[in-house]
Amino acid sequence: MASLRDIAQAAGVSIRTVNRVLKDSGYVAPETREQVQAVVRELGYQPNRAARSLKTRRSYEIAVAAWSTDELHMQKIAGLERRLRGEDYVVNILIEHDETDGKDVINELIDRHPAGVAMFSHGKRDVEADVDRLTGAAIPYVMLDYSPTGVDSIRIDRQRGVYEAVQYLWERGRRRIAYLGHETGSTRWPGYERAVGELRVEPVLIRPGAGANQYDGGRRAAESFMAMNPRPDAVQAYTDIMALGFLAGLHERGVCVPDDVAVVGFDGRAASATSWPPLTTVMQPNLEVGKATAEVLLGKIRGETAPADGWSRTLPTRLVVRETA
Amino acid sequence: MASLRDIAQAAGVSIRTVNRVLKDSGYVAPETREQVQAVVRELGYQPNRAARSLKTRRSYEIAVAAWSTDELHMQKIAGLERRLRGEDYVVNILIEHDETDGKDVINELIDRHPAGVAMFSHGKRDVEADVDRLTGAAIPYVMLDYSPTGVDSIRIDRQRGVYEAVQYLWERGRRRIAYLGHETGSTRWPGYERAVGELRVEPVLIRPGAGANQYDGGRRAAESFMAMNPRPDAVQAYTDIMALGFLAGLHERGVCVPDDVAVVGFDGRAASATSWPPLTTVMQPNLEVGKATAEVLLGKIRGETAPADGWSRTLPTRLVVRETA
DNA sequence: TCGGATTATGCCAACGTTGGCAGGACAGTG
DNA sequence: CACTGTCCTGCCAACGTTGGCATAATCCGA
Repeated sequence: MASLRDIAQAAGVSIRTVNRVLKDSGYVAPETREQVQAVVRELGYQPNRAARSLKTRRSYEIAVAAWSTDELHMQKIAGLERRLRGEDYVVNILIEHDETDGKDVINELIDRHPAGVAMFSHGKRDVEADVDRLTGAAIPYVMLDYSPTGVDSIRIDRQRGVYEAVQYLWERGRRRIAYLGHETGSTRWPGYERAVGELRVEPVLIRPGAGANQYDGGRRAAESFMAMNPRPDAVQAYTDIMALGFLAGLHERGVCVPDDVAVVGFDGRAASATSWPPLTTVMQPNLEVGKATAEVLLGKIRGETAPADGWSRTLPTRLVVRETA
Repeated sequence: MASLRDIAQAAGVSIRTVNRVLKDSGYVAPETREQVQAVVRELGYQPNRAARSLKTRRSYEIAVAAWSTDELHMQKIAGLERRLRGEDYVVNILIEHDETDGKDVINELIDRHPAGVAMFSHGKRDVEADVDRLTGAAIPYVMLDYSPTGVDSIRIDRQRGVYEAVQYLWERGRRRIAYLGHETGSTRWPGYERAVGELRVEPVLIRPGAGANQYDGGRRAAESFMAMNPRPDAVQAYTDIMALGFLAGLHERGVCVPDDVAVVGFDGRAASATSWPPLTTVMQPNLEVGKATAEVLLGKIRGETAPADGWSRTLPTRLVVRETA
């Protein structure tokens, strides 16, 4: 809680000089500088964020809005927070876990006057409108995982992730590689299509069975799988959860993984590492997404001009080979 | 970004009067009050947190330190954040996702001078020392889920949770109710012991099989289960993950759940709702834990004296009946 | 009619930081 | 010797809010 005043007093100089030393601006005699630096260290000076914020009329908080507590989201936030440590920014979190009962998050967000906002994309929100609000309030933003162009977003190259996984399966000798999921609503299917096209493998789509959720859908898909003739010797699933369900369905039917069929998931959830057998999966680069988000936000805050290719970034996934493929 | 000054000017009064209206302190003529309130609404006045913080020498941030991105933790944070919305506090998050590479979190925490700190308990940390540091820095704290007394903590009554689950199983006609897990390191086993003791059911312990993780351990435990004679007709597992593994192991061996054996998990993870069959489980009151944490923190910050029974609270779990029991 | 209480309002300093501006010391140049 | 440029340092106002203190008008009882 030492202030500039304390430092100045202890070092026998004026506040202005201490300020010059800390900001490394203007002329300061070498011995004065050292003296001040010594006192700063000794008193463990930490600048008062409130005062700085008041004076500079800038906030030193990055607000993050999330709509669930899903681990995939939280890991991205962890990456963001990690990168912002050491910079003067602090991460401020807003979780709309269930329905809002007060004002809309976007208003809550703006009212806090953060230095920047990171926002997860959400099917039920009008992202463009939210972005307009933020831009209108002159608050730098980055969306997470929002695909449409025109909005600065950190994305994940899921298409390529699936593409690479299919290639990997092919390299491991698999020749009938199926895709478990839907054709629409995701770039994963196009990635699969591209890969099988190039490899001259016949595309096979296994639709998830009816069920309340992905796990269930995956599990019931094992039934259609059994009915296939010939059966695929590899399956790329839409998500880890679905893959896990499929795995369970296969077990029930005595199919051996990976001997009879290889299974690859998508996401890299903690649960995928603890299944039996541990699931080979296409892992989302969550920490990197968080760091890239921080990078963009810092750039925007510093007033840097956007790179020639814009602020958006698309990060590669990473194939984590475990025991199902 | 309207300031008191703007309000005062627009309302034709002094800043001090506006302040009195907003703080509802001192005398203000009724018509003046209404006039000021109208202007406040019209200009959408939001107090400047930085200025307030500077002047009052208090922070309006609650810092939360977590050691993982586990959904159970994040839901608690969501509850905390939710309760703090509307109060003047903002939630500031620190996630030590993997090893620290800089200064220790506790220092980082203290250097931020938050109004209060919520900290998850963590086996690898010296919680007492951390609490001493915080107390030394006069920062109100609440630990989450730290059992030893002498530290203010929001706890979950896991013992009772298991106790009630066993009772439920008994009421549903189960008579050989086993516990899947270890006897030590948790209050769940005592809860089980107490329940079977009262119900005059013979206690049966199924130890998790060897494996890299809980899921695996649960899955392999199915083997010991099969070897039992007579076999239990119900199993209370240590965690959802373990229960899910056990479920998988049972499926592989053709055991029917819940017809042959009922299975109850513990935690209430998202994954437990999406297993097949959906897992009946003892749910942690995560949101409530977060809210209770906020409550205590607010009380401490306001300088209230601790209730007669101290600040700590132990919250009940909730049995969520799905399809495995 | 006086005096004290009640009601209503405003002035101002302070919180810690920032950065414009002024000013002093000294060296080098014409 | 005057002048200019370089180096070094300090004074001070401002950011928006808070709350102590002062001031003034009005009311009521004696």
